[in-house]
Amino acid sequence: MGRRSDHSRAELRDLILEAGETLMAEAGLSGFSAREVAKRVGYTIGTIHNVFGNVDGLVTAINTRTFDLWADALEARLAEADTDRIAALVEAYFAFARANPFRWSAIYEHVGVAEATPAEQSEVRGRLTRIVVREVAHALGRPADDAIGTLARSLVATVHGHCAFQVSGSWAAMGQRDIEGVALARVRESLAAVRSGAGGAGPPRE
Amino acid sequence: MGRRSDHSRAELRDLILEAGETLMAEAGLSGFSAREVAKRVGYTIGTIHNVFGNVDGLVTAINTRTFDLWADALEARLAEADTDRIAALVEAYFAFARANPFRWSAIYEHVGVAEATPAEQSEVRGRLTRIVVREVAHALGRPADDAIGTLARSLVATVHGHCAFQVSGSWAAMGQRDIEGVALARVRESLAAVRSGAGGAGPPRE
DNA sequence: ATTATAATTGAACGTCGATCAATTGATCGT
DNA sequence: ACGATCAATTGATCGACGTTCAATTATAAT
Repeated sequence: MGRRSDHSRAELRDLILEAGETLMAEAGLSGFSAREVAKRVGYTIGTIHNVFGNVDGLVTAINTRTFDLWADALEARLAEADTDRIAALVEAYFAFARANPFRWSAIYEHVGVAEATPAEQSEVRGRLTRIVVREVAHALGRPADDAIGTLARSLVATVHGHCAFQVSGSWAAMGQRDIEGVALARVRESLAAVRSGAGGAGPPRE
Repeated sequence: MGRRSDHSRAELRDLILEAGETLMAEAGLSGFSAREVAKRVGYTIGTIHNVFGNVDGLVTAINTRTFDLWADALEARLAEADTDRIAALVEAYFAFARANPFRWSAIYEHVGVAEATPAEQSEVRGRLTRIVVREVAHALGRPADDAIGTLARSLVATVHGHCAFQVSGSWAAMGQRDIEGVALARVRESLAAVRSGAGGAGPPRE
C-alpha cells in the first residue's frame, strides 16, 4: 500500500501498539496474533516485525503499557482516597485486574516467552512499585529506605498472589469469597507488625 | 505402526503423560508441542488427540501431575521437620518451584487457555491446599474450620505471590534478595496476628 | 532527473493444533 | 479356520501462526 508518509515511525509504533492493546483486551494472550494486529492497522506483518522486532517485543510493549495504565489507576484512586490510602491501593489493584482480566493476565502468562525487557520499559513498569513504596512509607511515617522498599515489594507480592487466584478463578473454585478483604487483612497485619517494632523486612528470627 | 497391543489405554495415557512431563520440564510451556511428545513415545499426533482430546487436555493433565509431585515434596519435607513446620512448608514450596521452574511456571501460564479442569484432577490439585490447611490448623492449635481454611488459602496466596516474583526474576530485577525469608516473615506475622485473637479470616475491620 | 536510502510488501518456509477418511489389528461368532 | 465387526492408529490435509528476505515502492539527496 505504501503509506509511508501517513505516519512517522513513532506514530506507527503508537498505532500498532494501540491496536495490539485492543486485541489483547479482546482475545487475551492466547488469542493474540501479529497478523491480526497488522490487518487492523492496515499494514502487513513485515511492518510489525520492522518496528517491534518480533511478536515478543510487541507483547512486551503492550504489557508495559498495561503497567502504566495500572499505575495511573492506582494514582487516580489515591487522589480521591480519604484516610485509608492502603485500602484504596488494594482496592484499585484488584479493580484494575477485574476490569482488564486479559491484559492483566497477559503480563503473567508472558514470562516463559519474554526476553529481557528494555530498560526504558522497566522504568515505566517500576512506577507501580514506586507508588506502593511511597504509600507504605507514608503509612508507617518513615522514610522510604531499603527496608521499607523490601516490605512494600513484599506486600505487592502478597496482594498479587491473592489477585492471581482471583483472576484465575481458583479462589472461587475453592468455595472462597471476598478475596480482596482477605488480602487487605494480610497487608494490615504486616503493617501492624512492622509498626509495633518487629522490623518486618529483615530475615526471619529464630 | 500399529502398536495397539503394546499398551492398554491406561498404559498409553501414562506413557504420553510421562513424556509430556519430561518435555515440559525441558522446554517449558512455550516450547511444548504435542507432535514432539508423539515422536518421543513412538505414536502419532492422532493418538495424542484420541487419548487427551486436545493439547490443552494434555497440558492440564501434566500440570495436575505437577501439583501432585509438589504436594509429595511438601509432605516429604514435613516428615523430616522438627518444630517449625510452617517454615518447612514455605521452604519446600519455594524449593519445588526452584527445582522445577518450567513445570511450575506452566501451571500459571496455562490459565488463559485452560478449559475446566476435570473433577478428578481438581481433587488431586486440592491436596496441596489441604496440606496447608492441616498445618495451619495445627500451628494454631485449632480445628480446621472455615475460617482456618480461608486463612490457609490466603497464606498460600501470599507465598505464591512471592514465589511468582522469584521465578519470573522480577524480584531479583528489583535488587531484592532472600525472598523466601521475606515470605516467611509475612506468614509469621499473619499467624501471630490470628493467634493474638484478631480473627484473621474475617472482613477487614473499620 | 538521477541516484541513494529507507520503508513496506507479501510470497515462502517451517511448525503448530486439529480433523477425519482410510487402514490396520484385535475380537468374536460361527 | 475364517470372515465380520469394532476400535485403535495412522498420516495427509487444512488453516493459522511467527519469521525471513528479495523485490518493490516512496522519499530524500544530489
